[in-house]
Amino acid sequence: MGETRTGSGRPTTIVDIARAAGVSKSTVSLVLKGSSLVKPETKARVEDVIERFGYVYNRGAANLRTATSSFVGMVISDLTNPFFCELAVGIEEGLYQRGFVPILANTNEDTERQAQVLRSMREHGVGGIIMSPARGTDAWMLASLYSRTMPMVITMRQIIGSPLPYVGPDNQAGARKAVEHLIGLGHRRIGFLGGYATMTTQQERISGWRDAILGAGLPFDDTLVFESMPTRDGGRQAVEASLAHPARPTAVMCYNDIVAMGATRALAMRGLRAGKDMAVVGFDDIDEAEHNAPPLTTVSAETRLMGARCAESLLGLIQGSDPQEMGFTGPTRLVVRESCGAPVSIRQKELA
Amino acid sequence: MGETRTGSGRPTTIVDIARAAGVSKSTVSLVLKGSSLVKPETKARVEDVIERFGYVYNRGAANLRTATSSFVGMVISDLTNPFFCELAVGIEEGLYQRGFVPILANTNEDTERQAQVLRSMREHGVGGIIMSPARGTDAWMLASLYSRTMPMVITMRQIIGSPLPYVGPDNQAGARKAVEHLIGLGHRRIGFLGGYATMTTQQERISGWRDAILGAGLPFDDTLVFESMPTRDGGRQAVEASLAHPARPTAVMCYNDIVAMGATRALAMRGLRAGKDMAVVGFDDIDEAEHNAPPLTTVSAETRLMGARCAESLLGLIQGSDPQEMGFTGPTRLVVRESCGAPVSIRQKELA
DNA sequence: CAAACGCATTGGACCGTTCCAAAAGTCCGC
DNA sequence: GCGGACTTTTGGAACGGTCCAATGCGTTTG
Repeated sequence: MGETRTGSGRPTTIVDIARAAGVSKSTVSLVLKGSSLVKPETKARVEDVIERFGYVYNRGAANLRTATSSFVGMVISDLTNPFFCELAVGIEEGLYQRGFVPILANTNEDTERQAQVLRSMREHGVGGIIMSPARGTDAWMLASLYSRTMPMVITMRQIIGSPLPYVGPDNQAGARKAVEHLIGLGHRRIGFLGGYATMTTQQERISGWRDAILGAGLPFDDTLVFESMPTRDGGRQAVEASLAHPARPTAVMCYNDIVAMGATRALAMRGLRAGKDMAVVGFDDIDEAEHNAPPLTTVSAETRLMGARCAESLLGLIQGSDPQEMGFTGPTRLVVRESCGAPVSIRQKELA
Repeated sequence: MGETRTGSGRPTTIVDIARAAGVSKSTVSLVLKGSSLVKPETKARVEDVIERFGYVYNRGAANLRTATSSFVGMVISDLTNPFFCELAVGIEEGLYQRGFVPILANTNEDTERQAQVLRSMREHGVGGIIMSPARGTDAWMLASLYSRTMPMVITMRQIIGSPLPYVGPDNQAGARKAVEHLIGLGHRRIGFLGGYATMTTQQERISGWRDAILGAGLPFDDTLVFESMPTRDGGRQAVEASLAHPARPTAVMCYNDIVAMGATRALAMRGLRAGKDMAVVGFDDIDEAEHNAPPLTTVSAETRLMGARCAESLLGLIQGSDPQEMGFTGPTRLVVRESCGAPVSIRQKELA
C-alpha cells in the first residue's frame, strides 16, 4: 500500500499527494470532493497520484474542521435477543446506505452502562444516537443523559414524557389484529401471557388485546392476564398459570415470540398441542417463529424496516428536521401459521 | 448542558475551560489526563470549571494529534445468525473493557460489501479490525484488502495461506469429542450432516469426526457425509438424504446447531424422534440449542469468550505484539442434552 | 488597450487536542 | 540575595484536512 511510498512509515496525506502531483493541497482537496472547479486534466493527474500512493482519506481530520461527523451511536438494550439483533441489522443497513457508520454498544438492559456508553459516544464525536432504551429508563433519566445538541431517536420502547422522536411498531393495532383473528376462529376466552405492566410495550399490546375483546362485544376478564418475564421460561410459567385458571382461556396472545415459544414448548411437555388444545399467537415475527413447533402465528413488526426507518429519522434530525415530525409508528402485519389452529384454508387466504 | 455556557451554540473546548479557570490550555490538557505535574489546587479549580461547563472531551481531535485511535472495526459475516451475534457481543464487551469502541459492519456474506466496508473503516481511522470473513474470502482477496499498517485478526473462519492471526474454537477436537460420545453410546454408523467441503470450518469438523471413527477402530464410510447449506432447510435436506441411504446411520454429527435443529425438526415431521430413532448432535451451543425439541446435545464453542479473546488479540497487535503469538484456538466443551439419546445418568455425569 | 470577467489555483487561518522546550515560580543553602 | 534544583505552568507548532479570500491568467469587451 501507499504507506511505503512516502519513504517513512507515516501514512500518505493530502500534502504528499499535492507535492507529487505538483499542485497545492487545496487543489487535492477539491479533487477529493469531486469539485467541478478543477480542470479535468489536473484532476486526472491528481487522481493518478492518489491511486499510485494508495492514499486513504482521513475523515476524522476533515470532520474536525467541518464540525460534522459520520458516526452514529447505536445503543441496543439486548443484542442477544434475536429481535433486537434484527433491528440492529436494519439500522446498520440504513446508516451505511446514507454514508454513516454505526458505533455499536450493547447495554444489556443495564441503565448504568447505558449512561457510560452515551457519554463515551459523545466523546467519540457521534453525530447522533439511535437507542433502544434499557429497561427501567424513564423520562427523567433520559433527560439527564440527553444533550440538546445531540440528535437522538428512541426506538422500540416508548419513554412516556420524553419529547424525543420515537420509532416503533404499532403495538396496539398489531395486538388487536391478532386477537381479532383468534375471535374470528371462534375463541371466546382469550388470555394474555408475559411481560409486566411497567413495560410500555406490554401496556400497548395489552390495550390492543382489550380493544379486540371489547370491540367484539365479548366479556372482558382481566384475570386472564398472566404476567411473567419476557423469556422462554417466563412463557412456560405464564402458560402454566393460565392452565391452572379456574376458567382457562382457549387461546392466548403472547407478549412476544420468545414468550410464545416458551408457551408452546410447555404445552408440548404436557402433551398439549398449540393450535389444537390451545391457540397461541406471538408478536415480532422473529426468524425462529417460523421454525417453531408448531410454527408460530405472530404479528410481524417489520423489524428490519423499522431499523432502516430509525436511520432515516435520525439523519433527518441531524439535517435539522423538526423532532415532532421524525417520530414514526410503523405498520404491523398478521402472519398466520399453525400455532393459532387456523385451518389451512384461512392460512392461505391470509397469505393472499 | 455546557453548550449554553459559552454563549454561542459552539460546544465547549479546552480553551474555554482554560480561559474560565485562568490557566493555559496546556494545563487543562494536563488535568484531563490526570498528570501529577499539576498542583492539586489548580487541578481542583480546573475540574470544577469542567464540571460546571459540562465540557465533553473531543477524542477525535486528540487522536488526530497523537495518530492513535480508539476505534476498532468489527466486521461480521452474518449478524442475523445467532452464533455470530453472540460473537459480536463478546467482542463488544472485550473492546469496551479495554477502552476501545467498535464500529459495526455486517457484510451479509458478501465479499464485495466486505471490501467496501474495510475501506470505509480505514477512512474512519480505526486502529484495527476484527473480522469474520465472508464466505468465499480467500488468502489472495484478503491480501488485497489488507494493509500492512492495519492490525487485523481473523475469527471463526480460517483463511488458509494467510499470515493474519486467527482466533477460533478447536473445531477438530470439538467434533472428535462429540463423535466419541456417540460411539460411547454404542453407535457404529455415524454420519456427518451439513456444510460444504469448501468451508474450512466444515473441513475441520469433518476431520474430527473422521478421527473419532478411525480412532475407535470403526469402519470409515465417506458416503455418510451429506453436504448441504448450513441452514435449517439444509439440515432437513441432509437428514432426509441420510434416511434414504441404503445403510442409514444411527447417529449424525451436524455441521452446526442450525443444521441440527433443521434435522431434528425434519425427523419429528416424519414421526421419528431425535435421540431415540436417531442420535443428533450439533456444534456451537447457541442459545436456542437448549430450547430445541429435543434439547440439543452440542459442542460449545464458548463463543462469548472467543469474542473477548479476539479483542485481546487485536489490542495485543495494536501494541506491537508479534502476530504469530496472537493467534488462539480455543477450547470446546461437550454439552450433553437429549438429542443424542444419552440416558439421564450419563447426562448428569457429563455435567459434573 | 485597459477594464472586466470567468476559470483554475493557491496560501494560510482554522478545527480541538497533544507535546515539548522553555519560562516562571518556589524553596533551599551558602 | 544569588545560584541551583525542583515544581508548575505556558506558548506555539503540529496533526490532516476544509474553506475562503485572493491571485494569476487567458479571453472578451467597451
